[in-house]
Amino acid sequence: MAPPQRRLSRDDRRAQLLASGVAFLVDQPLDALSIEVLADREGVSRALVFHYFGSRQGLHTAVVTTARDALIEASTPRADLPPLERLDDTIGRIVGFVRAHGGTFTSLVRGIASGDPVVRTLVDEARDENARRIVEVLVELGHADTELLRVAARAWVAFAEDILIALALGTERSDAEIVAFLADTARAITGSVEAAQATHDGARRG
Amino acid sequence: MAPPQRRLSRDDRRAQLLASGVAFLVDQPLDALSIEVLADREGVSRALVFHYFGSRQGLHTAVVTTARDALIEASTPRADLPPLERLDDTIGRIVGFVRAHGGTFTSLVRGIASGDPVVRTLVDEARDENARRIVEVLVELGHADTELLRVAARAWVAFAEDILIALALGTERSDAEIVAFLADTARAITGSVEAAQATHDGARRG
DNA sequence: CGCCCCTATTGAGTAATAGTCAATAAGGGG
DNA sequence: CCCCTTATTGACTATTACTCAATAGGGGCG
Repeated sequence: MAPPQRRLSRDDRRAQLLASGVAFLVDQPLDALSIEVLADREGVSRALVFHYFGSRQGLHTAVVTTARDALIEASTPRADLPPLERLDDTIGRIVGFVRAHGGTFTSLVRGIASGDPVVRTLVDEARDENARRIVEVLVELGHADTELLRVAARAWVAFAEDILIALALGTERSDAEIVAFLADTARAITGSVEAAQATHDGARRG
Repeated sequence: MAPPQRRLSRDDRRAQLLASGVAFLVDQPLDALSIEVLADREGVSRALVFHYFGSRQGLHTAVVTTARDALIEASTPRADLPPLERLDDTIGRIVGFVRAHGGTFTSLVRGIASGDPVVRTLVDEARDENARRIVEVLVELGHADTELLRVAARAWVAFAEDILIALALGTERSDAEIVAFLADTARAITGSVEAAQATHDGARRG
């Protein structure tokens, strides 16, 4: 690929290897990213990859963290918007990210949950972050910040991930339609949470 | 473990190895199930494991298929019940399965999505089967069998899996509460599907 | 401009594990 | 009780993660 330019600065080489690893995820599962594959892709020795990432797990961790942070950053809520519009805006930018980087997104939310618990945790953190954003919006709208609400928000993110892969990558539906549908399901599930919470509290009081 | 009884019948030995592999999933991820680990657990040679499953992937495929089928069978809908009750009954038995075999369930729906696309497909089939059951109930109740409904049903199953792991394994909530909540969210999301479908059709007609 | 030292880079090695195969022996049928 | 089918194994190879002492590229100082 690159001409045999050798001895890059530490930061440049690390960035090069990381970028190559993330790009690899576009059409290959994390599991297929071996040390040798990455070394060959970039025309360096296997030992160099070990030098920068320490281990196969270290490489996977670094690559997944990079891809995950790109998603989280691309969908950071605009704090200046009122809650409901902020939710729509955030979902809209996630849809955009999925359309732009579908392979990476799919590898992240589906293909990546390898046996490695460290990698699992990294991906879960992205889901938790998105769930936290949802809960924040709902609390601003006056909903009680309960355990069930948080659990439901997390599960809704899993729901949304599945919808995104199916609709944003597999169909011709417009971004606006997908955003409207997802936001509506978030509201609908919040309603179910409120109802269950009422029943639960009633049972505990009665 | 077992006394050195040798030369079992083909079916018995295969069943023994499979059962051990499924049991392994209770507290370990699939990725950690190497040929050697299973051979040692059962006191046989590695070559014997290869003889029965052909490869590491073959072993994983067989183990996951077995665990998956146990879940699918434990939650087979009772055809004699009317739709809504059948849905509650099915969800209830899934909750029971999760409570009884939480480790296996978790390994199945979370820990297993290893890079291996064959294993991925196996687990997806369980999700698809459950989604198919949901759609069947909804169609019986008069809903149109649209693409969006099917996509949403599949995503709802992912939602339900997350809820089950959080509530059935992590909290003291009663089975009845969990079933009622999940069934309610299924109805709520169906409502969102209907609304989106109306908008979508309206846009196409207009 | 040239040398030199710091450190990025590597080749050659070990360890663990997937996968192969011909040889062995257990145990049921005749 | 023997014999033949076949379950079982030990010994081998291949691949891949991982280590480390040795090499060499190039920026900085004279």
